[in-house]
Amino acid sequence: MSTTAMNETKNILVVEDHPLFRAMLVQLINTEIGITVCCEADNIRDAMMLVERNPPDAAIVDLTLQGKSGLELIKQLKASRYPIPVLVISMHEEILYAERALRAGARGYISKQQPAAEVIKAIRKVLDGDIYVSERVSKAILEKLSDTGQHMQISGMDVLSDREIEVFLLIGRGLNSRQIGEQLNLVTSTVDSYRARIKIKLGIKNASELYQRATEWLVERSH
Amino acid sequence: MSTTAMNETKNILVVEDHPLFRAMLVQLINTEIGITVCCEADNIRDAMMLVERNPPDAAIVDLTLQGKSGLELIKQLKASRYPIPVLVISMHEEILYAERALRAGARGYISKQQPAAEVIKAIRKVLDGDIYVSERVSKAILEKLSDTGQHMQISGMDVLSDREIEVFLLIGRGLNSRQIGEQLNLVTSTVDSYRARIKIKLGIKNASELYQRATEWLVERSH
DNA sequence: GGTTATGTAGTGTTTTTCACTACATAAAAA
DNA sequence: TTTTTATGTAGTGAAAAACACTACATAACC
Repeated sequence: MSTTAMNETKNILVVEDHPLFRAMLVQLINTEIGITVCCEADNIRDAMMLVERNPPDAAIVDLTLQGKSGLELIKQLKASRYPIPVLVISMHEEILYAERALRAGARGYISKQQPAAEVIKAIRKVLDGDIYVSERVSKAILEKLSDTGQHMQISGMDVLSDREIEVFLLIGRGLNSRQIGEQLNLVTSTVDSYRARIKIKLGIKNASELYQRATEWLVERSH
Repeated sequence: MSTTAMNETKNILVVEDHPLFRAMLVQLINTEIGITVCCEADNIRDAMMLVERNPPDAAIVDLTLQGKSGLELIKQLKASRYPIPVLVISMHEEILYAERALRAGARGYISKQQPAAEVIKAIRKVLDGDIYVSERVSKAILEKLSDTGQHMQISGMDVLSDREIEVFLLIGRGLNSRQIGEQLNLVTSTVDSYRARIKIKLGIKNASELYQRATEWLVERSH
């Protein structure tokens, strides 16, 4: 029967590239009644394949996958035949990421810092068709919206596109264009293009300043 | 009885400030036979108190605690009445952190990216009095040793000469060799020489990493 | 009194950056 | 609906920066 009865077990896809964390997350979910992990992936391609083969009821996606970012997966899923709701789980607590994730089509955002019970709560919310974000994040987003004003682009980081942010992050980790290309599976020249755009958008003059700004941003944001 | 029989259950202290990750790590350890988590903490003070009250057989410590870093805890533990072996578990895969951790007195270093089984293996090794590091890390450290000769105080800023520190500072401010030369009234090639020496002394591979390390150092010391 | 660390500089090669151009989509605006 | 703009991607050749050497004078350290 095609009825989605209330007490049917819901299937979850977990997309996360840290093996240990993934294993633990799966264990956590499987101890809950009513939800179970039906499949796991550590990259976008596998994730999309698994969804096509046997669409789950929801997906939990880590933002920081190697290669293409989790944002890309969210967009692809949303545009696919099975636009299942996605809960993003991320090590970053920052509003910045939450906002981007939601904009990309995610139905929830939770940081890995949150207690296990909260994660479960988030999953259930998303499964119910609701949106889950932490108190802090929702407040910040709403405030930003209502502000509509100048001082909102404090970091100026909103002007960067998803991909640009990814590159900026890696620059901050001390990688040069070649290394970033390797990490992201792009040719060096592409990374260079991103760097050029980032520099224009943030008003940066040369490579050394770019490294400095990126590192500073990263360090500040991790306390 | 006070004998530490071979098949007694070993007690582990887990120090980790991400609640979710900590919970999952605890669960993982407790499903193993012969080891169990006796106590948990999310900061240095609590961790030290717990050790004083009831010394465990080993500790698993996350490097990136809020406030003081995990390194501080390692040093304190080592200098305390109960110098229990510490396994560092960190989200950074980088050699840099492993090296610092070991230098501070840790008996093992594993990244969160590793599979669960590997983590268990690391715990058992550390409990047995051995040292655990990944193949990659141990190779890198040994290579560095052979590369840079005997002087292994690689990550201490004190090894830098006054002039080198000055240059390092300016690198952290986002200046390149030419600009530093202008600032310091030196020709570019001289600045390049300093950079080369700094890189050798700190075990840095290339310019991008140099920028990153310098900025990080600067930001950190401006707390 | 020889060795080592430091401050300084030159030279030629290798890498990296940079300034362009280009193109395909998707989104937004007109 | 057409046009424009933003984004993700890539290539090319010139300019800049980094790198690997070598060199030398001085001061400090055995």
